[in-house]
Amino acid sequence: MTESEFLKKYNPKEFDAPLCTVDMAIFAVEKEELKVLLIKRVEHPFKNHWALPGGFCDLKNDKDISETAHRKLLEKTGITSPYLEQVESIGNASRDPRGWAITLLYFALIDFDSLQTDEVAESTQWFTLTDALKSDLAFDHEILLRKAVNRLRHKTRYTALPISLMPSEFTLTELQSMFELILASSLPTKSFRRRVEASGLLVETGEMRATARRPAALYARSEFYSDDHIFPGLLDVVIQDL
Amino acid sequence: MTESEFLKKYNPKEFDAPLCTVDMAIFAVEKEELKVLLIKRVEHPFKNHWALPGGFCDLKNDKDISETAHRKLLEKTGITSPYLEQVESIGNASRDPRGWAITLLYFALIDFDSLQTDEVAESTQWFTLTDALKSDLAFDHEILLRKAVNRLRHKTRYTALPISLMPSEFTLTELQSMFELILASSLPTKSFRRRVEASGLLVETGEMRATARRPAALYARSEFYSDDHIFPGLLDVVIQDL
DNA sequence: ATAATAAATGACATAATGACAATTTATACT
DNA sequence: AGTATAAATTGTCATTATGTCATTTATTAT
Repeated sequence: MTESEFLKKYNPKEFDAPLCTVDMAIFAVEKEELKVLLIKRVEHPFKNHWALPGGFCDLKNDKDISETAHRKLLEKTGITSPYLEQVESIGNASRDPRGWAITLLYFALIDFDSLQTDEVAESTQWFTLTDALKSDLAFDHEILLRKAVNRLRHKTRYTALPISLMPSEFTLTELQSMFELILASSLPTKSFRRRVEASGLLVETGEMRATARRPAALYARSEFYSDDHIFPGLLDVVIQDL
Repeated sequence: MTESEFLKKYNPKEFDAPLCTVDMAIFAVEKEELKVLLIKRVEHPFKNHWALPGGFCDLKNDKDISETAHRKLLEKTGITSPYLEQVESIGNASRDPRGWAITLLYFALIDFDSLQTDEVAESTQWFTLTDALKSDLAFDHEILLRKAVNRLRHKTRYTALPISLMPSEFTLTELQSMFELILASSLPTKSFRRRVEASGLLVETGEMRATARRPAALYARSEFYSDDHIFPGLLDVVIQDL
């Protein structure tokens, strides 16, 4: 039998296949707090429970799984170019009452201010981390959310990832606050500024942010900016995994 | 409708589901070379091509996906407690001629010497990395193999992971060689020994390895040993991604 | 004995960090 | 206008880990 003959006879539905979904933890920072976007389920199972946005791969319309993730993100936030990273895949017999199910977990970082409020439907809502973890999430989404946060925190220790959460211009103090929010821990200012300045990822715009006190220099992403810049050393921060 | 009524009516086969497999890059070191285990496919598609070991999740027998991975590893190597890590999941419409397919990629590290040769079936064979990448692997397994190697190399830069490839007792020089093999790059001896000794992961056994020259102290994993120990700094090695 | 070789250590310059003091530059309020 | 205040920014220095390279140690082969 040739391969083409084999393929002609092949029936993908002949064997039991697991349910296969993509779920996302979409993070943004609003009012000095790290928040995650949840949706209220309108259908069984876990009807009326809050859940991470997600859904089945659409084999007809999605070329690959990252396209599924981007599609979900666009539907829920209207954002087209987020930072998007695959975290892990979790699959077992017990996580979905409908049957053996696998989910591909992603996390996304977006700038809260670039959201259009009217693009967020009624059944979606931004939660602080602690509220989200207390809200009896659908399926195993509490575990998924913990995994996503842990990944975000650990990468924040040694990469420039949180810059993805910033608007186009920002001060170094604002950036440091972003790191501290994510890590839930304060950082030594001098070390922080030194490593950021040495990285070459940012450039001063020349503009200043006017505040009630001494104005701060504004920075923007430079031509050398990249999400996954790795700093030469590690921040001396202990991360308590959720 | 209640949730239990919903579930009674739910048919998992109603919607198109992707093919779902687990594939593994199993690494070991033999004769000063990093090798990967490949199997020759006996069935279509890609009949007679070399491929990473793997297969469909067995929904009846596997509780979760890591069990699928462990099962495959046991079948091919007879090894029950390897280092096993999920790398990434790849899913798209084009990687499998049978249809839209997702694979969950793992890599495993095993001590070559703890293999029983008769446990390796005829259709399996250890390849050097360069040979494996040249051998026209089935599906997108060349890409998967590159991803697995890259993950292994990057983690070797800042964790103690390669200790998983060592036998129960070994010298520091042997351990350094293991790191150098994986990174395909030489390391400064003093720095290497310093960071390993400072980690507390190993203890001297008191025994010496008799060689043709000055004997070397033998070390074993200590009570503080853990696969995922992160060293305080990064090795100053440039990793050329495959 | 001595040469050769690998194992192991010592010494020192370099790089990044953390802590903390000092300085700068605005506003707010007499 | 002058001063207190607070945040932004920079300076200094001890500490830690690294990379380089020379030196010492322990064994076998000759």
